[in-house]
Amino acid sequence: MMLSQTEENYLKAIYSLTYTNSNNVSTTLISEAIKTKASSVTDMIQKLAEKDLVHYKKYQGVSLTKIGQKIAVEIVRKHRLWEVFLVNKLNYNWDEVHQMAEQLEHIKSETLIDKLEAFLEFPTHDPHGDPIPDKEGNIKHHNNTMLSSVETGKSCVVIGIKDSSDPFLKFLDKLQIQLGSILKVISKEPFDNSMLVETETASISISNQISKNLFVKKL
Amino acid sequence: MMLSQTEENYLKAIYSLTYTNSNNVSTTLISEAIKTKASSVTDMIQKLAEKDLVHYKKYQGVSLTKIGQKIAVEIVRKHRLWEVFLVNKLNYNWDEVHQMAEQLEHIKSETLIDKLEAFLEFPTHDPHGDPIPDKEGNIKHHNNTMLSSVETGKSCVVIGIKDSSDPFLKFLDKLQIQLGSILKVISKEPFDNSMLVETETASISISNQISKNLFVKKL
DNA sequence: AAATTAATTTAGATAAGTCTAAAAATAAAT
DNA sequence: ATTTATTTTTAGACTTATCTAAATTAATTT
Repeated sequence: MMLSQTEENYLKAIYSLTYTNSNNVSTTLISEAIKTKASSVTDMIQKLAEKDLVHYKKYQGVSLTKIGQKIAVEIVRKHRLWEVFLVNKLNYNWDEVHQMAEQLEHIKSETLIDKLEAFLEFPTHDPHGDPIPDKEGNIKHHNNTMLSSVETGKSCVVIGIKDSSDPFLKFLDKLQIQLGSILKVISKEPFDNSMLVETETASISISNQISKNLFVKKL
Repeated sequence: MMLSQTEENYLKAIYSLTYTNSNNVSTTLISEAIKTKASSVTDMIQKLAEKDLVHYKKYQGVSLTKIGQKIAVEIVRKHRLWEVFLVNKLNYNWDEVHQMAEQLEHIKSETLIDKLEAFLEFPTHDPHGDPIPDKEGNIKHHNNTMLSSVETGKSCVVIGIKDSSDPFLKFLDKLQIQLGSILKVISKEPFDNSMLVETETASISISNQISKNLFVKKL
């Protein structure tokens, strides 16, 4: 089945919205993610339902079919592998690669992405710590431990970030926090749930909004 | 100016047709190159003329403007650099990369292609021996010596191929001829202009059609 | 439970790129 | 120099993906 870039983008959006939201994704949610109008989304969803890529009942939202999910994961795989290429090989910063990967993920080829994966020596995570699905579409999801849940006095390693938006990435750069950074929770402020954290180089105060967006592994 | 992939493809086609044919390219020629109908070409040409990318007078064919040419060369540059990447880094064969490069050449980014060029260590030619335009759009064209013009008894190196079509590339593979191959012209057959040629490994008969498509440097 | 608000869908319109069929212009042939 | 053939252009239609505005359904509030 040969899908247009637009169709692929819808599948990808539905896929990630299914994770961050309910099982049945609403038209408006998709329209916000894809930056179109809800009416356009309805049209496209009906088209995707025709092709058996989504389950759809009027007014009930959508979910991906097995095939739809498979395709969505393939796109995620491509996106993340291209991001690794851009950062590891072309020396881009992690906050510069999203737009390019959004285009590269739609390149059509039976073999390209597997060759790229081999060339990159089978990375398991992209530059933001997100896991890269394997050829069969299996993903090892994060264990979901956020910095906010680390106890006072305990240390942890940053293994991923939930919100990979540009401003957030730039902010982490400023704080000199990156994947692999070791953080020790010195104290927590019950009032606003902020925490005082010690990095390798400095002590910094981290708001709850930040600490809820950092995946960590406790040490 | 943000061009669509389709517009870019028209510019690229006009660019290469200008070289292999007359200065003013006809509608039908373009339609054959792009595999559309002549009427579609007329529509698109008028659109490109509106944008000052081509010179166009009804029934007189088209030629690229300075800007149009600049953009066309940029696309050629991207195409060839991506081909180098695919062959040198991902281990594709030279007959497998065209379709992928056709897609990759349209990836939009201010910096990507220059970073890629650096990563590839500033190659001067693509896997088919075609010269890679530099950042400013300068190209060193072939000196245009074809195998067919090499005198009997003289040797030469293969430095490029004129027709990079799939079947031709596969045919050269079968003959074990590649860029850098050294060929010695043993004899010429006046009847059909074929020639007997000695490679490193064998003696082969080469038709005029082939020898007219191989760029060589005389030794 | 009825009324109001919000979300979703339908209907009709638009832009890009293509097509077919017909008309116009150029080129070739007698 | 006319006629014939070929090429090019125009006109109108189709597809994909989008939009606005109106209609419908679902959710909330009173």
